[in-house]
Amino acid sequence: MDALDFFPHKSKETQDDDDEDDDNDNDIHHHQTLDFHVDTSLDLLTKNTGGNRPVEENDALETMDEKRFVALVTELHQVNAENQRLRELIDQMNNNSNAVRMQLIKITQKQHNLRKNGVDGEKEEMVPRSFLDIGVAEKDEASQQPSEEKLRESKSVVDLMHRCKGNEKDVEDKLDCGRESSKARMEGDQELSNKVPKLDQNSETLSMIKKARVSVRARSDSTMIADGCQWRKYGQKMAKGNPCPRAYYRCTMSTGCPVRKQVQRCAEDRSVLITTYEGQHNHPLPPTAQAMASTTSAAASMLLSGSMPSSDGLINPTILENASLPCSQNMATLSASAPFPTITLDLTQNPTNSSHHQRDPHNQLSLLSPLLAQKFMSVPKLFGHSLCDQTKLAGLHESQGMDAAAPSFSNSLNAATAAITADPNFTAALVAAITSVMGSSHSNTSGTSNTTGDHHCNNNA
DNA sequence: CGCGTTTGACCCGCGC
DNA sequence: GCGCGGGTCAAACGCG
Repeated sequence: MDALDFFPHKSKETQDDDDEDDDNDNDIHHHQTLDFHVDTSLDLLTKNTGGNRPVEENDALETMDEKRFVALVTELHQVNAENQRLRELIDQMNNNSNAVRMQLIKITQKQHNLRKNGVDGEKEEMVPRSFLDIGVAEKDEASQQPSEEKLRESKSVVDLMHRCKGNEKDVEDKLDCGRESSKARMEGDQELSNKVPKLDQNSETLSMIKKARVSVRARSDSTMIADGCQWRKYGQKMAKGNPCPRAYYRCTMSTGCPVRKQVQRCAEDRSVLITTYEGQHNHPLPPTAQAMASTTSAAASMLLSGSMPSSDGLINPTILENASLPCSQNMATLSASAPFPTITLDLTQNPTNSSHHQRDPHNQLSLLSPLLAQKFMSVPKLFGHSLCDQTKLAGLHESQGMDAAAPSFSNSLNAATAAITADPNFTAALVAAITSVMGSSHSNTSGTSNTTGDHHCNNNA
């Protein structure tokens, strides 16, 4: 108890009874007990910064600072751990989405085989549904498919993914080779022409994916909407039935990127710019391009999921309704009559009724992403792929920098982190944050003529 | 000089 | 087989 007695000298009785040595011992003991409770390092600090303050007061303040520091360090560790956990989540989601994609390819391949073998169309109709709503479809499939086979299938998905990725590359190489060596074919290159028919149904599916198109209608005064990508114009043609020429662009962000787009003004409404995207990027995209690429990719995936060869050979017109897209009836339409399966996203009818956005292509795009991303999030497993692509932007941000958009991006990232920790709907929060980045980025850049978007997209007049 | 655009020629698929 | 239309190529051109 003496150790806690900060005023031993007030106890006259004990003081009188003790001799001088005892008194000294008592003082020593008193300091020893203080040292026992107070960190010596703090003593050193208080000695250095002592000033007129009593030592005890300084100790208390420094203890508070230290506590705050420790709390901050702890918080930092927690944030780091959370960050690590999120990265693992992202990786996991990426793997899942790839697995889903490969499952789609496998299913369509299987479907194709069934069709060749003359199986009735009843089973075939399952395919789009199983892709769009995997959770439900799995239950359905469970009753129709032996669980052992299903298990084996799911186990081999990752392995398949890697193998098919290789195949995909081979097929693409072959296709590109076939396209680029058309002159060689003209000269009678029999070897190559023999190769092309050998492409199996898998390549048919992949070429289907390559041919799938996503058309975006948006109001814009400029020659092209700023989607964040780098494009190089390689042709222009007068299309029949439209006085406005159609321009052909190729993605130049990576050598050999298969993505192309056509830009044409609407014949009925010249203020409407119709941009048709074809193919998928084979390279990482800048944050400004993520939303558009993801949206078109998602739309293309959705389109393909519903446009796979069915018994009647037509695109299921109710696919959008099945996909629970409330916006689909007035924002997205499918075209079965076009030479290639095409989905059109109409952004000219803005449901949020923000008329001041309508003439601004940047803001138009900033509107596009949250709207479509949120709407398409109704099919979370389907769009896992695109979402995972979007999550890559963190790395891109680190490596590429964000110029003027950096502060807003940082804020959005913080907001996203907060949202993630608070909201179990991780993907939705992430999409919201990322698309808000796009929005802020565009709004930041739209004010100046030389913008980040224009750096990436040197195509605006 | 390098890079992007323009533009006429060419290729290819499809319908008649 | 022929013509048409969509899509691509590549030489010429312009710009910084």
